[in-house]
Amino acid sequence: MPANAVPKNGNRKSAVRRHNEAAILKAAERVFAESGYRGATTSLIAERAGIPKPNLHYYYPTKESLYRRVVENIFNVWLQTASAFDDCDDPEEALTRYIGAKMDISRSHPDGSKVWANEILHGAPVMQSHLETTLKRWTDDRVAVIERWIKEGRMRPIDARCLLYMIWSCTRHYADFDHQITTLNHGKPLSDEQFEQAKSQVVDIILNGVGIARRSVTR
Amino acid sequence: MPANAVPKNGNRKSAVRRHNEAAILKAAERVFAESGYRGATTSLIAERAGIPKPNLHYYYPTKESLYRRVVENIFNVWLQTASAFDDCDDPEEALTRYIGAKMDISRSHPDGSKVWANEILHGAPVMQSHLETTLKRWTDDRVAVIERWIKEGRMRPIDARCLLYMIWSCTRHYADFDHQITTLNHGKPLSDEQFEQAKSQVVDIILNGVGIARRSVTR
DNA sequence: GATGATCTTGACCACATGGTCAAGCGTAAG
DNA sequence: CTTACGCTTGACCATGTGGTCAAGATCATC
Repeated sequence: MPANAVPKNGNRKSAVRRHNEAAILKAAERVFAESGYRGATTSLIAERAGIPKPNLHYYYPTKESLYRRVVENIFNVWLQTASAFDDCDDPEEALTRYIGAKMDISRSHPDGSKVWANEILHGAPVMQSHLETTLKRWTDDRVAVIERWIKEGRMRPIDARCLLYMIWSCTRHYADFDHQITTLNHGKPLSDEQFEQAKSQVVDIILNGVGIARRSVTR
Repeated sequence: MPANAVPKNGNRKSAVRRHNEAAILKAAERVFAESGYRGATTSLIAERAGIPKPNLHYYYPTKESLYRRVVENIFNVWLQTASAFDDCDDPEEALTRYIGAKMDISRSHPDGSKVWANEILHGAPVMQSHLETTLKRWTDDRVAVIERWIKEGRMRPIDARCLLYMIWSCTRHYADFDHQITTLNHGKPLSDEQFEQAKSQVVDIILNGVGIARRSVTR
């Protein structure tokens, strides 16, 4: 009985609706990350969201629609890292920011990263069109930028696409494989310091790998 | 009804048994990769293996036992790459071979890689003990080797663990995310040439990243 | 207070799926 | 032939789960 203090702003979506939808999405992201699409149960998602199952289906008619919403949200979060790449035209700074941004998202949204990994692993059943349009365009554009940098002599001649894949996979690793990393770290999750260390290491190795001499040494 | 009867004539498995077990394992790896543990159905695995479902349960009593077998096989394949690392004490050659071996396994065993990714993603429900023992020992040993190389001045001072994670993730990427790569490659899977190109790029960027000047350009 | 819209929920259903069972098959040895 | 044994399989069951329903509670506005 949520007769709680929910201020009623005469708006489009009621506060109750907004609150419940958010709680469901959050719980769903978690459960989908833990168990995959098929392994996740709407009952458990509802329970984690603190509502009965029929109530969940009131907001999201089907499991698939809920999943779709979760994955699309993740895709949008991912797109935000684009700005880190575009903010400046200096390869060193752009790559440093971009890698840093992706590492930070791995740290702050590990569940989202896992859901996305699962989605792609299983052939992108719901995000295929996004891959073909938004992601393809984004990638082609950045490849062009990197190739221009190379042509201008600001980087070693490497395969731009391969570089992007390396950045994506290295940064994702800290989210998707956190369990393995934790196990290899004496069973304890990376501390904030260790994570910052890892971040600067990834930046360091990749920048050196593409022939960009760093102006300053991190840490 | 001798469920797991062993032939009385020594431990030799009948040809039928060997054939069926292999077919089941192969089909299972594929289906688990496509749909995850929960999404995979024993019916589909049986169908792909060309046998009726009860026959599958004759050889592998439960879905979990079958899954366990599949994952353990994959782990063993992965362990074989260790030799590529250990065969010689030169960092350039060892890393080149190791990265190459992992890339080749990504190419030849993409399903296995995906199953493994899923297993770790979901918290290593069956491989936890292997991570804590075999993988931990393996990793600690290689970290020691890399740190010695650094101490001997044969590599830049980088975090050895971070380097291993980079190698693992970059090489895995070509198996686990092959769908995304294919989509970004005009919808066509990487050709053998493209893959060899990618392999040498990964080696190139990482070796430069850790400060090893390559003596020769691969391909 | 009345009214209609927005939520909430216990009870329920259809169906997929992991797993079982017991009868039957093929064949090599006695 | 019969027996023993590995193997095959159609039919079946118990359970879990996505989704429904209809009655009831709560709220916004008149």
